[in-house]
Formats: sequence, C-alpha cells, structure tokens
Amino acid sequence: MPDRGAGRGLDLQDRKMNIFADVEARVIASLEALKADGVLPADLVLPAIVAEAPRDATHGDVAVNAALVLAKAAKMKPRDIADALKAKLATAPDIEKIDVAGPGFLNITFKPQVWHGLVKTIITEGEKFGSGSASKGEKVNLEYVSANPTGPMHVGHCRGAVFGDALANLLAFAGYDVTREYYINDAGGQVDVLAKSAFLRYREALGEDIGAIPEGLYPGDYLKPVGEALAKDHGKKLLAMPEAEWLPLLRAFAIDRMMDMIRDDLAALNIRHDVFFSEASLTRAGTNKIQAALDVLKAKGLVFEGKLEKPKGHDDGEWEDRTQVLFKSTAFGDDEDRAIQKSDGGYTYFAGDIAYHYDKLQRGFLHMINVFGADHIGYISRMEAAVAALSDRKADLDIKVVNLVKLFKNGEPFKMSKRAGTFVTLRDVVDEVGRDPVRFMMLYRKNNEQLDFDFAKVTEQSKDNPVFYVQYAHARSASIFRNAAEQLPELDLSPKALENADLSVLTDAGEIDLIKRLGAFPRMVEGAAKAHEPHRVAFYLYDLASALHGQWSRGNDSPHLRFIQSNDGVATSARLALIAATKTVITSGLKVLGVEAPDAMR
RNA sequence: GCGCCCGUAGCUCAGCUGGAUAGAGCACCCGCCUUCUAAGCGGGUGGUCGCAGGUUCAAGUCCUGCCGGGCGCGCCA
Repeated sequence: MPDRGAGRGLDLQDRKMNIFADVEARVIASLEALKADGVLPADLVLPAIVAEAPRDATHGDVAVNAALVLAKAAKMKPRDIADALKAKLATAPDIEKIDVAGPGFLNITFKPQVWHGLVKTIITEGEKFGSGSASKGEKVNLEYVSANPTGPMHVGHCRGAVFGDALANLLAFAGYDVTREYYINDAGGQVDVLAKSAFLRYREALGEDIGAIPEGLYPGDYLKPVGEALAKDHGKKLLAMPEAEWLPLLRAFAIDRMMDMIRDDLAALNIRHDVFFSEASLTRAGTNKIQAALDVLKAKGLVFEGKLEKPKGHDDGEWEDRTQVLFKSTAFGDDEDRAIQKSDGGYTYFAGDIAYHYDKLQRGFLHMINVFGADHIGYISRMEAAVAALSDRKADLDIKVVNLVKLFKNGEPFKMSKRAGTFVTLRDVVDEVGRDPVRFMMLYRKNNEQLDFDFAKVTEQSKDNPVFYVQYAHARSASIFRNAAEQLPELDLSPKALENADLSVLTDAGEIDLIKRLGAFPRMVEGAAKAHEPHRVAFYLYDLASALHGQWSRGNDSPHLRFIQSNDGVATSARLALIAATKTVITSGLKVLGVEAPDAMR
C-alpha cells in the first residue's frame, strides 16, 4: 500500500516542490516534539494528517486537521491540541500567521516569500516540477487496449486506449516504473474465424467470385489486402492444401497483419506499448504456462471439480447441468467460483488470463492495473481473485473500467452499425477531429462515467472547447514572451535570468492566486497517480488556464497589471518569471495527457 | 433474481479517498475590444447533493435499506 506521507522522510527536493507535503512533515515533527515535551501522550499513534488548500481563501493558505483527528486518541480537546501545535509551528520564519479556527483547524498563512520562492523553484526544476511525487520507482504493470486482433480498432476502443496511455504517462511522471502492455487474444476460436475469412479473401484475390460473405465470417474490407498479399506470396498453392494445413499458416499471417494495423491506429494517437504479450504463447510447444499456473492454484487447494448453479433472470436454453473444473474465486471475494476448463477439455479464456497474470507476477510486478471496457465489468472480481490467490494477497490488481462513449453528430445521437455501414473506426475519428481533441475529450471525464462525444463540439475552436482553452493558455504564454522580446530587447528573458529576477514585486492578488494554483500541481499529480485518475490532470489544467486568462484580462482594465511593462524591466522580469512557471506546468500537464502544447494557435 | 457502476444547478459534469458557507462550463440576464491574441475576461440568476435511516467533532464523500438509469451474469473472447 502506498503511504500517505505520514512518517515518510521527505528530502529537501520534495519540501521545496510540495508545500502541502512540507506542512504535513512539519506538523508531524511538531507533534513528536509535543510528545517529547509531555504535552501529548508519549504513546500516541499519529493517524494520517492532511494539509490541504481550504476552499475559502479567508482560511489561509493551508488548513491542517491534525488537532481534530488526534483529539480522541489523545483524550484532549481539539482546540487545546491546536493551540499547542500552533505555538510549535508559528516560530518558523516563513509563516505569516496561524489561526486556530472552527472546531480546531489550523489555518496557516505563509509570507509572500514562500510564493515567490515557489516560482523560482518551478523555473529551476523545469518540467521536473511535480514529478516523482507518488513513488520512488515502484514497478507497475499497466495493461490496456488489448483489442482482439480480428479487425481495426473502433471508437469504443479509443477511450480505453487514451485513458490507459495517459494513466501510464501520469504514473511515470509521478515516479513509478511503468510497463505498458498489450495482451493479444490470438488463441481462441475467433482467430480461426479470422483465418477462414482471410482464406476467402485469398480466393477472391485469385479471381474467384466469392459472393456474399457467409454468416459467421468477418465481412470487413480490411481483409482484402490480406487476401491479396497471400495470393502474391503463395500463388494458388494454398488452394491445394487441406484446411488443417493452411489454417495455422493463415492464422499467423492474418494476426500479424491485424496487429500491424492496430499498432498503426494506436500510433495515430501517439500510443506505444512496451510489451505485446501473446495469449497463444502461453501454450506453445514445449511450455504450458497455463497448466503451470493452474498447478500453483492446485497446490493451494483452490482448484476443484464442482457444479455451478444456473444463472437466473436470463434464458439460456443451452444450459446443461454438469460437473466442471473450477477455481475457488469465492475464497477471494468473487460471488461464484469460475470455470477454467471447457467441456471439450480446452482451457477457458479465464485460465489463460490466470497464467498471463502469473507471468506478470513472475516478472516482479506487485502492482498491476488493467483497463477494461464497461462490457467486461462482470470479469473484474474473478481477475482480482486470481491475482490475490496467485500472490498470496501480496500483489494488487486495480481494474479500471472505462464507460461507454456515445457518439453525436450535429447534436443527434449516432448509432454505429456494421450492416448499415455507419461503423466508426478509431482512425476515422482521429482523422476527422485530430489527435489532441480526441485525447483531451476522452480524458475530460471520469473514467467510469459515460461520455458524450460530439464531433461538432470537439472540433470547435472556442472557449466552449476545453482543449483549445488550455492550449490557448500555453500559446498565449509563448506569445507574451515573443512580445516582451520585441518590446524590451535589452531584457534577459532566459530561464537563468528569470530565476534570479526580483520576484518580490509580485504582489497583486491575481498573481499570488496564480502561483498558489501552480503550488497545487505536485499534490494533484500525487493524488491522481495514487487514485489512477488521469482526468484530474485535465481538470486541473482547465482551472490553471482559467487563472492565467483571468490575470491577462485584468491587464485590459488595469494597464499596470499587464505582464509586459515597457518602462519597468523589474516588474516585467518578475511577471515573465510567473508566466514561465505557468507555461512549464501547463506543458508538463499536457504531456501527461499526451496533448501538444503549441506556441501559437493557427 | 444476483453482482458492479452511476444519480450533485434547466443541461453536461468536477468535488483532491471525511473537513469549514457544495464548484465549473453550457443556457439565460448585465457589462468589457483605437488594448500584451475578445480563440478572452468580469458580474448576476440558479441546489432539500435520488429518498430514508445510521456511523462522528464533522457526510455530496463511509454503512444499511429502498427508488431510478447503465453494464454484465457456466462450457465466448
């Protein structure tokens, strides 16, 4: 379990970068001192103490709940603890004042130097600012997309792909050692269907009239090039072979072609995986990783023969009451035991997945994340059970569900149908609206919430479109630098110079507010990474962009607030330092989302 | 029938794993361009956080039960 800061040693880097973690560390140190002083019971166990930005600005810069959460255990009144804590903390030179408020909150207000120092820190750290805030390099395995290799990706896959990729970026930025993984379902009956469909296209390519594609085969045109390639490579040779011979050949060939196509589609979204893991490889000649994994479960007494009850509430005429080989997933929180062997003696899909996750464990992953579509919700608890069983509960698997994407065109719901020819591929969407809007919009919603995707709105270039709103904030920052260089050519605007600018002239409330939002970035990254919620980054960026646009516009009414003061190099340098810091954080955030940070809007 | 997810302003959604007087965008009303990009900004109207209990200093957030919507429910992947 990741800790929550309590008791973790913070190095100087962390303290400079994350004011909230810094305050938490100081509070803990002060509480320890109070224990030593005899003010607090010496055996008091400190619970998680949270320092956070209060909603109400009149409550200072940071609110601490320590006195409230300690009161019961210490058998003291919250206000008394708060007063003692205040006395310990208030001597720090960077603290303006501390108020004990409400039921026992400690409201801390910093001196302005703290905020000025933060700007300097961001410029010094650059895009490292806010990174490494959640982990010191723990290994995480993140499996996402894993679309079946039987055709091109459609919009439904798109959200999971973008979500998984952004989560991977987020975790990497937050300090984890991330492996991005794709599980290729190349072992089931569906890839035989693929092979047969390809064979049909092969005959077609040889000039045969194949007529309508028979029911049960894949009808898509995307298999035509596969058939043509086969005809080119093999001529008429395959026609003479019995199916048992050409099937494995075509299967391998077609899967390769499909995976090439999928990789291309993913590349269009700037998504690249580190590992493509083949399901079929689990049982390739010589090894049987599925049996090996099941043997592990057997040794734990978790595999047995039994019967399942017929599911209620939906008709299943095929139901046959029979004994089968089951995994005792109910011992790990699942609501029924799960079949691992089919009636024909083969393994179920689940058995393969057990072996795959056993393989992940053997590769040293104690933290695993899988991204599933909403139609696989029923599969979650058995997978979690499997990982718990295989690892003796030492590893964790978090399955993130991405909900449905509802398409809209011109405000009208748009139904996808293969038969009606309104099937929308991922590539269609990317080509039509562009990579950045697709990625941002897929992330501008919590993953388990349904998402409306309107083609018209997503391509709209206005403040109604959060993608452009955030990108414009970055472009505007770049523009300010261009203008400053033109108007004040003698001014040194290099990072080195800005780092040493006299920031004490940043006194405007809007400027300080902007800095405070920048200061929230590391904590936001930490929280988003630990919760596996990249959407928080998107919302944060929107707020930050809003703060920047607001400060900009204040300059319209009050010229003395403009960032560029052509007769005042000191003020200009300080304000451009603030802009540089803001631009850096926007860049970092957009990088996590995988969205471009343009220097100018076209 | 069972499991999981969702229910917050007229609409679409945030709400930092329990904090103080619940936020944003859209829509509606009122303002701001001879100006560092108006691709923007400021202000206003708008809420019994689905309902009812419970836990505690504190509940939109946690627990229970209802109501409404979504997804799923051997031997497919």
